[in-house]
Amino acid sequence: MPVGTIGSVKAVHFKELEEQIMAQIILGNTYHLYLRPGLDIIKKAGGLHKFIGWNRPILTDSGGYQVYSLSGTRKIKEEGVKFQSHIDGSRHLFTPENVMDTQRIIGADIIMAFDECTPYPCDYKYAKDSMHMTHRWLDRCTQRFDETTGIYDYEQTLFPIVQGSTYKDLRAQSAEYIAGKNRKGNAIGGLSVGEPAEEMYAMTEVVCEILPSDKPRYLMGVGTPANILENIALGIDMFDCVMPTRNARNGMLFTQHGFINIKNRKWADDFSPIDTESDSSTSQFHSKAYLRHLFISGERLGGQIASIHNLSFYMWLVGEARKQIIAGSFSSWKDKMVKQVSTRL
RNA sequence: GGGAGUGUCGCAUAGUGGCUAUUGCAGCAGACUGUAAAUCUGUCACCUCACGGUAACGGUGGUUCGAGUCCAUCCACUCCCA
Repeated sequence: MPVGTIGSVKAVHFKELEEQIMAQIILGNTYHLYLRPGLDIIKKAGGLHKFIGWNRPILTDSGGYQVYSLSGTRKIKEEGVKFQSHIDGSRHLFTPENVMDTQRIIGADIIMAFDECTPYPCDYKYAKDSMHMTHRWLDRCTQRFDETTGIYDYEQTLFPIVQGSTYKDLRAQSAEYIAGKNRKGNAIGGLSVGEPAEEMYAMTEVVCEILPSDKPRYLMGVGTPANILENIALGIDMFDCVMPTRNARNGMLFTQHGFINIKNRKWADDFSPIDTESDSSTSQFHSKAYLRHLFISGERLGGQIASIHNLSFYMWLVGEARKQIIAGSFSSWKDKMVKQVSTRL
């Protein structure tokens, strides 16, 4: 799919979009949401933020990812998923219905369907069966969601999730099914679970050709700066990822000229700012040598400064992407940036 | 002057006759993608891209088939008595 076409199509939407979104909230999980073009739905959805002093929409996940990441302590059945607590051994059953209820109570503006995120690699039969179960779960999610109302004074929005592992035919089939639900936004799950980036892009491309372009397309769990740019080119509007914060805590900094392992000896005597081009005063105020010192000394402040830096970089990246799309220069800018951000400094 | 003790890869440690000498810290590097993660992995005497090779338990000498381990002696340090 030609990038330029996507870019111009998206640029039309941008005129009526509100500003980019980043929400981070601690509600059981810490969650990051990046929204390049927040479509109409996002404006109308806003609500939870009022209670926590945030002026941007907030999203909660369903626990579907935990079905994947906690594979050792859970059991999947048609009814739902049984989890066992690693803390006290207590057992909990998550069903499409009670996950909707929980997210109603939390009250996020955007809530996610309960799905199974398949691992990689995944054989065809398992992927197919899992996809169908996710679809059946989606039916149960939408039914419960539609027969209930928010318990606060604002609307909530349910996003369904495309699955299908790394099989094009399954992805296409799932995308058709999800699009047919006619919700106000759609999500793509089950990617960035260890597959090569090229496979991820191939799946994104297949799915984006089917999901309507006038509704947000949300790619869950992605990713590196390069992943984000490539997926924007393919038509993705929203992202969320632990990478900017987790990698920050482990000493990895992202900048537009490449990434840095701040723990490396080479930064020990570099007293220049962390990132002179950053929008964040934190990144301009502290030096690389100081930040390295904090990491080497085991000071938690190091992870905090690095997290602030990385989050501001991610926000700059998606904000700049939007500007470039509107200006019609996204494609060439993207190619240049992908090379830059993939460089180790 | 007399006596007791201790010396193991930067630091700290395990190892009292047997095969490639422990472990931790520090150091160096890598990983991390819808957060059970301030985490995990590798490396960490010397030579070699690597395969691999050569060393090494303060020094020297000895006992023994075999010594970080036992003996002698020297050196360094610590403590006690003068």
